[in-house]
Amino acid sequence: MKPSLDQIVRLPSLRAAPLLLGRYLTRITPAGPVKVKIVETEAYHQDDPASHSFRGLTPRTAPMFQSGGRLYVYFTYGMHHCFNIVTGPAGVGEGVLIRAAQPLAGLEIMKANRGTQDVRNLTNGPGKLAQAMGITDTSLSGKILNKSSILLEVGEPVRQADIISGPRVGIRQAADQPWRFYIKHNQYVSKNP
DNA sequence: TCCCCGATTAACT
DNA sequence: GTTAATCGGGGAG
Repeated sequence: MKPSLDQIVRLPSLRAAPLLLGRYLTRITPAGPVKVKIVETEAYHQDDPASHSFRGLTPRTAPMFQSGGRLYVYFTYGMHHCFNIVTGPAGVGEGVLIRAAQPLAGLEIMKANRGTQDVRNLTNGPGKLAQAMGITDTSLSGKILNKSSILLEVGEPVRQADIISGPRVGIRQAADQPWRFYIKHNQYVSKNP
């Protein structure tokens, strides 16, 4: 029995993260639609020192504490935006960072947004992905998927054997936990093991 | 109020 | 492999 997307986003982030691989994300930008396939995710939860939700609910992280199926967008390093799909029930602060994706449609729009012609360099990192999809501020944070300019679709199945897990990227706390998931051999994963 | 540093990226050596 | 760019969140005082 395959869980629906609605069921998946209500799961704990650790279970939802691998199940979000292969899903399609569409963003309706002013220039037109942009579509990608999720190929890399990371799980963050409330008891995880590396998670923004670890220190409790704040104005910035409030969306993480809402029910699954929303967006959490944050700004970091003074220049980059990244976004999560919020998971779990209301009252629990967790989410899945979408780290990388494979461009499917709207390539010219993404090239313009990123300022490069190199397709493999459009969406192979969380900051790059957000920029390619035209997410350049936090106004989408807290918005509901499929009821805003971002749509999550079933996409294509990923074989269990093609899902690799390992340590997350760019964190110091809990760096040993294998809470990063990605599609084996996919060219658009941000970093190889 | 001040201060440190980050779920990153690109441009260096 | 190293580091500058650049800003806001949130803990400390």
